[in-house]
Amino acid sequence: MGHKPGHRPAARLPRETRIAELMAAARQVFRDKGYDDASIAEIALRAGVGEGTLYRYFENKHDLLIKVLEDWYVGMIEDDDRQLRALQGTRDRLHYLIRSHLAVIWREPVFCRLVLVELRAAADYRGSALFQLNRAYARRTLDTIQEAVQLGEFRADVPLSLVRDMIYGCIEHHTWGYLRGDAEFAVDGVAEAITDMICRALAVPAPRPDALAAAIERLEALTQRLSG
Amino acid sequence: MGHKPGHRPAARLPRETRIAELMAAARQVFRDKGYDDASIAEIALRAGVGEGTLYRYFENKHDLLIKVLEDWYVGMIEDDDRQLRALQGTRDRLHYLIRSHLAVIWREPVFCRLVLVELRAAADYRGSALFQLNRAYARRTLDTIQEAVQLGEFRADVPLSLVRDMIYGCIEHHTWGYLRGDAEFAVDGVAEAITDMICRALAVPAPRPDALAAAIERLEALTQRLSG
Amino acid sequence: MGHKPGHRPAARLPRETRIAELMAAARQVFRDKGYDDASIAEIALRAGVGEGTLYRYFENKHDLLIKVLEDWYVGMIEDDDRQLRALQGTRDRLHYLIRSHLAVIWREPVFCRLVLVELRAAADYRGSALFQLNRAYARRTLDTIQEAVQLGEFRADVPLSLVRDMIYGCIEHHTWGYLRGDAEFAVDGVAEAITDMICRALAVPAPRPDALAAAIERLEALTQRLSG
Amino acid sequence: MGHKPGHRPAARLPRETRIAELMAAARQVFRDKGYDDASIAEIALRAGVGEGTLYRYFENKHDLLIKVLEDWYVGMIEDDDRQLRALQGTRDRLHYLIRSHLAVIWREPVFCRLVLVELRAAADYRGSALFQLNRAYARRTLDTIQEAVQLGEFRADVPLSLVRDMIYGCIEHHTWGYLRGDAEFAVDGVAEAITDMICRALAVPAPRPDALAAAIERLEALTQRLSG
DNA sequence: GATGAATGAGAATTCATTCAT
DNA sequence: GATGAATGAATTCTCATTCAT
Repeated sequence: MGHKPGHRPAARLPRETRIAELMAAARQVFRDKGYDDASIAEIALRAGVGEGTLYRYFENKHDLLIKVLEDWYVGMIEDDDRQLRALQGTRDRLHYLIRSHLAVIWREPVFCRLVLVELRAAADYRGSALFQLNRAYARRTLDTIQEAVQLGEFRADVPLSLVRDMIYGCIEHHTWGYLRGDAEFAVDGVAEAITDMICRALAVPAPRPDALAAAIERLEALTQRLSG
Repeated sequence: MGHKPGHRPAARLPRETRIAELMAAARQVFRDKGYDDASIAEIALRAGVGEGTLYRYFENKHDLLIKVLEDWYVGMIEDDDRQLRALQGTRDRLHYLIRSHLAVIWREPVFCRLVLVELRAAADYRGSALFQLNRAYARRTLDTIQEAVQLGEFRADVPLSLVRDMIYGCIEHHTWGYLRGDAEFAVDGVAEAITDMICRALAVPAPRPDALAAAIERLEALTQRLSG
Repeated sequence: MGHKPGHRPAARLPRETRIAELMAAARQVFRDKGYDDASIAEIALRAGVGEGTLYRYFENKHDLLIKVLEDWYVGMIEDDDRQLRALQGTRDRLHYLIRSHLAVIWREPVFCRLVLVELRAAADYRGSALFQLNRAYARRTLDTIQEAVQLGEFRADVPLSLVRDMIYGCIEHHTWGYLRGDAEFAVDGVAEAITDMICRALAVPAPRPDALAAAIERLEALTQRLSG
Repeated sequence: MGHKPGHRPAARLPRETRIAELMAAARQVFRDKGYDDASIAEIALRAGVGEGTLYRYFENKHDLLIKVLEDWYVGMIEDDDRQLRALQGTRDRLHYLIRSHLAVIWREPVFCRLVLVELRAAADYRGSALFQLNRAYARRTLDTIQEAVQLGEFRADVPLSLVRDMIYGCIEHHTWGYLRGDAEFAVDGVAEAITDMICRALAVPAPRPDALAAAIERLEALTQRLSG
């Protein structure tokens, strides 16, 4: 056996349990140190296993990061979805989605930065599970808008994906200072402001003045005749 | 120790010239290889100097990257400004700024990714010259909007910085696929769409014209009578 | 990244064994080359391991040197102590300590020079384990002198630490030529001479002449009377 | 010409003047930074010349160090000698020499450390001018002792060189803490103590005075008779 | 004489990953 | 399954010294 007397090997755990423990340890360390400064040795130590054990469950360090972030993402979306289901009305739902995204950044700036810098910028991002998760995440925003379009609340002639980019890009751009750790931001204020702008950008156009004027003219002529 | 016999040292150049050559070589290599895969040795080789020479002019590899990107940025802004000066009208200027930013990404995706990933995410970004350059860059957009507000073309109750975040965040978010190298995007189409949305989000609410109000009043009175 | 195929990794050894082997190899190389000219690569090669292995057990090259010298020092003191225990008498013990120190220099001039030049002159010497070892080493000399003082063999009014400095400083100063490799010295002759001088410097003062003269006078008077 | 417009080359100075300036600058920098941390660039800068100029007057950095230390040494000995000449009496002269050496260490710990670590330990020390200077320096101590021997004040059977080693070795050993910068020492107290010990170690054995010898003889004769 | 731009050999160090036990 | 000792490629950076101008 590969263990020294006095160094009891970690108990043999059911695969799922072991994985959960490893991810918990990794999540902790990644949060504290970021990716580069986190070491496999430290994660293994915190999980109470040998370094080799990590490689039985994860391909490599980067894979471990991905799994940790996916796991975090999934939990986050679930929580989020539960709350979203209770909300009616385009503006309220939109506002919730925006505010919730800002809140995630507020709570987990390190993970958010890792997603943006280590994963999203990687060549293999498209094709990753996180890419899909992200799509699902943003899907809800797109759906909300699409419904509003069908209800006639929002105009139909805007490219949906650009609206999504505008919302998430704006949030991201606005919070970089916070993500870097050198600025703050106000979740609620920003959420309101963005929601307003988006709603305004998507509002159905007021009826065109010319057509309106012509209609009025015709009606007035008619009124004249009838009342004449 | 000085130069070895057999390897004639590179010609003695004035500081500025040498720096320009080194930056040209570095720009080339960074563009081809990105940051991590670029090696000092290769840059020096391409510049036709010894590796040590680089260190006479740049603190280290990262400093070299920063200087290269700053240089590129400055040139870009200058070109841009020249064209901008010729443009009148809020929409045209805004459209130009947006389109031009998209075009930069289109032309130099590698540098853009380097700025976003290697520099903007770094802890010392705020405080860097590039941060300042970026402010200057975005300033023009803010000024254009501010003028429009003063001209009464745009509403006054929107937080300027959020509009900036919306514009640049949207562009960035939209082009990540291209920056990664796994998607395309249409400069012109996107520029139009974003400009439209922004203008719409900022448009002053159509004031109910007096004539319209009067007409409605009359019609309502008539309706009252006819139905009375 | 792990081991390359084709290069079988060195046998997996228990920590202590491996460390012993590495130190043996390092001791060898440091003795042959000194510190600066010793390379990690050579030490690793001689130990039959990869370079990285050294860094599992020693922080860096300098730490390795320190550990090697400490190890050497400890062994030396132990051997020394064993012999010292058998010796009685102030002069014999003192002579042994002095001679033994000279002998160490004679046998290991390179290590001695490394201790004097690389370690003792370093800012963090005080606080190092070697500093403590050295104290223990010199302690025995101080104890010997102190006992002699209590036995009335040595005068009590000399600062102990200065005597220590005198002994070790003298030895060191005298052997620098040998340490540099450009002179010889005679262990035994020097040991005798230094011991003599130290003993003389510490000898209790001869009884005061006046008192002696008076005693003689009294005795002579007595003799006169008796023989008269 | 090798100079840029705006960078006036340093005035052409008489060789001796220029050398003096360069050494002054170097002395300054070596004192502040030690040897390794001193850079040729900084020394040249402080001297107001180009780096290459240093190499017209000194072979290399190490040669410059040597010259600086020699210069310092010479000045020091001269000052010292002037005062020594005024002193009469073995003990006073010895005390002066010891105290003066301690005072030098007190005033210039960095240079002293440089001499001990960078020069004295080097393979080519013997053969260097500093070695000769040092001999001259110590010569005075040897001469003083030798004279005392001839005057009958000191015993003749001690190896002179060992006495020298004892004096200077003791001082050096005692002051290492100060040289490293982690301890203090009291010039006067230490000077007294060392002088005392040395004088005691060299004192002629109290000659049995003739009177004493005669008395003893008589007493012994008497004892003989009485016991006979 | 003065300059200072150009040089480049050289070595320590890291740590994710492997695989014999 | 668990372990953790062994690995080693790969790269930055230094700065005293030279010599063309």
